[in-house]
Amino acid sequence: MSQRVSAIGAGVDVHAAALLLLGAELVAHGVTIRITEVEAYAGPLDPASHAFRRTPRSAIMYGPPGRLYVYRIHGHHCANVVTGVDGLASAVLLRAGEVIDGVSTARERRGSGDSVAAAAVARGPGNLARAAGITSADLGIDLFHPDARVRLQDGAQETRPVSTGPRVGVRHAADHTWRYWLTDDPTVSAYRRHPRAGH
DNA sequence: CCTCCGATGTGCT
DNA sequence: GCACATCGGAGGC
Repeated sequence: MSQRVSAIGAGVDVHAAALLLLGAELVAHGVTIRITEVEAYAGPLDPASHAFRRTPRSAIMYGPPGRLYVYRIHGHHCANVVTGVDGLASAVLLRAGEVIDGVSTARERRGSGDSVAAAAVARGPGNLARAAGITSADLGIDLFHPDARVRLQDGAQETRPVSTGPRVGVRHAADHTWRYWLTDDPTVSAYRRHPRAGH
């Protein structure tokens, strides 16, 4: 009996939300992606979170759960789901997924003449957002509204176990094992430690 | 495995 | 102004 991903909208804990998102489906701009890898960012308690401090950019994470937080880094977009209850900032980064519908559209978005492997079309947060056509124009969308341009829905029953490990590329709190993925899924991205992370 | 670097928005000084 | 970032691709060892 798996719980439904829409429980995130009721304000569940960020780690519970991360687990609910594994196997769920992101429907965006003509593409459907089954989520296989995520990371939890625990807001003011988490030095790696953009919401560690409240700024104009991070303000959306202090609002109600179920909204889409999009940020840009190094020229790439990354998509996050705001979690927790209103006022307690946290979010889950969508790191990788399997494109299960709109594959040709997703592939075209990866660039002209690109011949990436099927499993790599939405591998990595920048690539996932790009395959899904998600940009800053989608910031703040209610992902559980049935008519939203970008939305989340339940996927097929998942039986594989979940693996955990440290988050990719974070300088702070680099040893928190707050990355979650479907064990052995071929779409999951490789681990990279931040070059200036502690140790 | 590793290191470099393009690219550009954000937040701090 | 400026350092740095929830990245990704390329290239060296």
